[in-house]
Amino acid sequence: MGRSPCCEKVGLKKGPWTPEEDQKLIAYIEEFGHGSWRALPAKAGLQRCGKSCRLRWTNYLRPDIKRGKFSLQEEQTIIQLHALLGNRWSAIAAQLPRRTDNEIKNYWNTHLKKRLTRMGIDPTTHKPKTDHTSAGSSTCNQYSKDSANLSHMAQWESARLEAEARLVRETNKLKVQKQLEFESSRPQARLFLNKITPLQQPSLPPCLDILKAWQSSWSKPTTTTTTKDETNNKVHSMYAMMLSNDENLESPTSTLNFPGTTLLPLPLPLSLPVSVPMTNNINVVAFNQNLLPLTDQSTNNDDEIWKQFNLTKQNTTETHDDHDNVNNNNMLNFQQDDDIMAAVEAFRSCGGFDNNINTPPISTNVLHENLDGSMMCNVNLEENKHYWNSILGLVNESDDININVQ
DNA sequence: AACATGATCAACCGCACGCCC
DNA sequence: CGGGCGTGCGGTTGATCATGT
Repeated sequence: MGRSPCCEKVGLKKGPWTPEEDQKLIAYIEEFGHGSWRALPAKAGLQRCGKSCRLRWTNYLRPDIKRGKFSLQEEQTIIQLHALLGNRWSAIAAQLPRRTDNEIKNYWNTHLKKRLTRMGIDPTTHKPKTDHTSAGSSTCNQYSKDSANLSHMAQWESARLEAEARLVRETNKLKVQKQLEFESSRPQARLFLNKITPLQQPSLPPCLDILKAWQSSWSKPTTTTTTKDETNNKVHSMYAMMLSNDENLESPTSTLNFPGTTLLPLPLPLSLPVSVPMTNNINVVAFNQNLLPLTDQSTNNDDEIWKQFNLTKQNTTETHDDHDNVNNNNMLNFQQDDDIMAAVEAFRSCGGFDNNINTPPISTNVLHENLDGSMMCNVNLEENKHYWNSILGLVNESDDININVQ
């Protein structure tokens, strides 16, 4: 069988586009839309294949394309997302408004990749290169210097973030109470996701961006033997990082560590609870920046979910009034990495991260409708684990790095 | 001034996937 | 169910420009 090349026909032009060709393409699409790309060239009077037209339009002529130098924020975002997603340029481009995947790919290959390499970071794995013996002594010194600077920056950043997080917790406590007062007046709640709209702008400022969390994780106090709790805290730091909303990198704020048993904060409030199936058949409800477990795991009934949610939520806020880090039996204990991953990815899939982002970066998690009409998130844990593992690997190595620096 | 080398990026190529018949 | 088609994606190429010798 085999697909025939799209430009097989003799006489079709290849290579750089002329201004005249551009004009023809723009004029046609502005008037008729692109429709079928294969049919477009003939209709538009172009001696090009449809593929070439599509490429020219999507990568160059589209009016909503931003051209020119990448800003520092954009660079950071690309690095962060590449660490999470790898060479999934279209997914990365989806998070960078008005930039094309091709442009980002080129920028990565020509600039960012080299820069990371110079810093002693493997651009493929985003892990610091461990083999310093093969490199010259100057490279090694430079690596140590960069790492030390990074670590120093991170310590300052950590302190600042901790203070911000405290402030946010206080503010959020008040907002949750107000939200509860409002929501408690709602007797019915349907779970159709397409009806879910945020009631308000995120009450939490966007979480810390990934790079900062990365730095922060590097700056953790060095111990040769790591306790289980410390390891968990690091892991949770990275999960908090994954939850981060990149929309505003200017003012990152985060609650860095999740206590062993806590609400998992979500960056955007949902107006209705969303039932989320987890591993080990644990179901949770995603609502108003929190994930709460269902006490009755077997229920699929909307009203029951809503009732349980209100009950749990009430207990939660009461307990949180007493202490910040308390053990509440009604709250889900996210000891299982799988559950945390599922929760995060489920929330992503629900479109909860960012109003402006239409497509969740990880697209294999799907929504499906139950027989009773409620929506459930199916989470592809295996595939997601791949991304998480690369990040977690970095965290696990942080102790080694600090030891090398000191 | 001429040539060599490196950097950049638009464009191409081939594969994969979903949809439709 | 299988094949064809349309489209998207990621890797690669090659023309062009900048810089160094």
